[in-house]
Amino acid sequence: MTGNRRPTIKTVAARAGVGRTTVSRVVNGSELVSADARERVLAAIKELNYVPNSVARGLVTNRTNAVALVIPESESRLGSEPFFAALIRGVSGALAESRTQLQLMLVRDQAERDQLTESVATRRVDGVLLVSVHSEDRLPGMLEEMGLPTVLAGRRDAGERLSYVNSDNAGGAAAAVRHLLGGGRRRVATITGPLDMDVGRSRLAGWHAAHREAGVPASELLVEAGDFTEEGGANAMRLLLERAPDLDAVFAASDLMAVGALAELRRQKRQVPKDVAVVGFEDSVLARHTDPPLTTVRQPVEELGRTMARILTGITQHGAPRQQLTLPTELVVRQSS
Amino acid sequence: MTGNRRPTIKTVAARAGVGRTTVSRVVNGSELVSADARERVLAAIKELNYVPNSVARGLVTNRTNAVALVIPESESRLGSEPFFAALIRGVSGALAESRTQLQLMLVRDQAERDQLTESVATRRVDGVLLVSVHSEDRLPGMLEEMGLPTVLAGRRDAGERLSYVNSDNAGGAAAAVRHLLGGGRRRVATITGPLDMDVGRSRLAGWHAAHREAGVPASELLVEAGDFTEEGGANAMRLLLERAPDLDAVFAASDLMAVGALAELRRQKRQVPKDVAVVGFEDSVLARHTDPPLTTVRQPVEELGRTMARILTGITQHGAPRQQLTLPTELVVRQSS
DNA sequence: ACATGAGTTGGGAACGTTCCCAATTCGGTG
DNA sequence: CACCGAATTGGGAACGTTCCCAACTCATGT
Repeated sequence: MTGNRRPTIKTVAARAGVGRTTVSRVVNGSELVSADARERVLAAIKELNYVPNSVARGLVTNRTNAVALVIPESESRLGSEPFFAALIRGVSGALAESRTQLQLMLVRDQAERDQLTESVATRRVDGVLLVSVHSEDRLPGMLEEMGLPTVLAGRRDAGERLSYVNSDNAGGAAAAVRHLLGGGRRRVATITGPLDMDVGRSRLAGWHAAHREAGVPASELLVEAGDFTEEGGANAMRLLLERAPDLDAVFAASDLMAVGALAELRRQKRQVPKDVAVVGFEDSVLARHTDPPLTTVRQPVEELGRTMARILTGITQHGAPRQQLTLPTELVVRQSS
Repeated sequence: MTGNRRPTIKTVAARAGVGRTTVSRVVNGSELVSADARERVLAAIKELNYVPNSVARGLVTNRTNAVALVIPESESRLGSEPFFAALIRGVSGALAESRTQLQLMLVRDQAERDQLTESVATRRVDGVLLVSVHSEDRLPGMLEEMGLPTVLAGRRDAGERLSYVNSDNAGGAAAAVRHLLGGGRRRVATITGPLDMDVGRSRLAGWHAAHREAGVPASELLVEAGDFTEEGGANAMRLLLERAPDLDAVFAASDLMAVGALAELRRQKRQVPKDVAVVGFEDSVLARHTDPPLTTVRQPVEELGRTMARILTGITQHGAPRQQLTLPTELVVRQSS
């Protein structure tokens, strides 16, 4: 029941009969310590239950061993969560390896997003992971200007200059549409993601590419923009059916939108896959539970998070250069096509 | 293109022609500053784009304005994610109000969990939010002993001494079973959660209570333990059907287990709800997408997170006393019952 | 004219660490 | 036996802030 305060490096030094610096060296694994001194210091640390104060350390080293993961909350609404959950798992796993803390920042609106620069400027984190960047988003540039290493989940456009990890969106989309055309479908519609995001544009580009490749004309009537939400998917499906009642397949740029599309098709008594085949994108948990189970493009979300984190710690801890990576996707065929 | 380093409080003081202390006072909103001085300081801050260094501040105040949310990853596997996603949203929202940062710690195994005390001892956080605490878990007690305010999501047992926020598990479960019995079902089985957790025991207690209340004998043959996973739910359902082929309803202690049960029932050609009624617990996104849509007990997960965060900041920022809260649940009837 | 006291103000010290650099020790070598 | 260099060691300063307290300014009252 001693009212002792937490031991500091001085306490340990006194107990071990050495100087502050020697303790610091032992704690930080320096070689310049005699075996004898090291032993005494380690014993003292154990006895006193000493843990270095990371705040004090951060003050002098100017490093916090923490990175921020910034997620716009608007996108995480409505059950798009599987993506973020998997991403977080990946990020967290990789960070644990390098003993780095994860600061989670859910950003509600643009105002909060602007404010974030200030918050980040207080130097609480060594770097930033950014998700869901829209083309015109100025945040990533500002962060980099402030000298804060930044890694994006998905590039802003084809000429992105910052580090990023991307899925092979165009390739995956093309594979999906190729699969539909190869199965004899001739009127393959698409519900796109937001077209102010590279991920939306790239998946649409894949749809175009597969048509070109197969020599099937791609009518603009068969393209409708969605917003990655279930409701948006249902809406887009309804518009598509009005405009092109003869469509026989639809490629939705996300599983969640595909779920919305399935619901709308059911309402309109179109059978899946008999009348209309449906393919999604992501292979989230959802895809296995739809009726019928959803054919989709698997995106290695957890690995994406892991890779982002590794690249970021590479930069912050070892001064690694910028890196841009694209991870492969894979078509998973189930019963909806 | 000036190679200027980040401005410190001294830079600002010099620019405004005042002392360090005055700047500090302005920044921290003290009243003891003349209007004149305040104005000059604010101008200097704006000109220099000064942001106080929170690490240095933390060193002297011994506060970080950050709290940790600890989530055992084992439980978050397999798509139980909706719960954690909603929880995080709630926590994050409430923390934003009090300008507190959120440190996310996914803990993979018991070893990492033990290590966590050390990590937390480095004083990077002012308090801890703990999820999924098993009865014998010593972590909460250790944290509290270290003087780190702790709030649990769900108590460890009925005699819990720490702060917690709980759902009305027994009440919700009783409502679910009452609904089944009231609908004429006579052999209502239950797939429980882990019985080394209060949440598992309480929901089972609700099942018992409803039977007692209705004067229907509760046979132990109708009870099978699950682990909150889909697979576990399917397994338990299979065992229950072997043991009690005449069951006509099942109450699963989580939506995810209910989904597993639905799958198993389909495999065994039992119609839902005609042959067997199914009720889950949580009302996650999943529940609306099962076939048929799942009757379930809604648990205010986001509010639970919000409340936990508010209680914790109440303790860390205003020295509020311990608090224990139970949030109401609500039966949501859909087509599975 | 002077004491009083409220309102302001700013310098010194402290928080717990790391880093720089000078001092000390010690085994060998000429 | 004096000298050298490598190995080891530890004290001072610095990181950027807050808090304590002493000092200063001025209007007021006597």
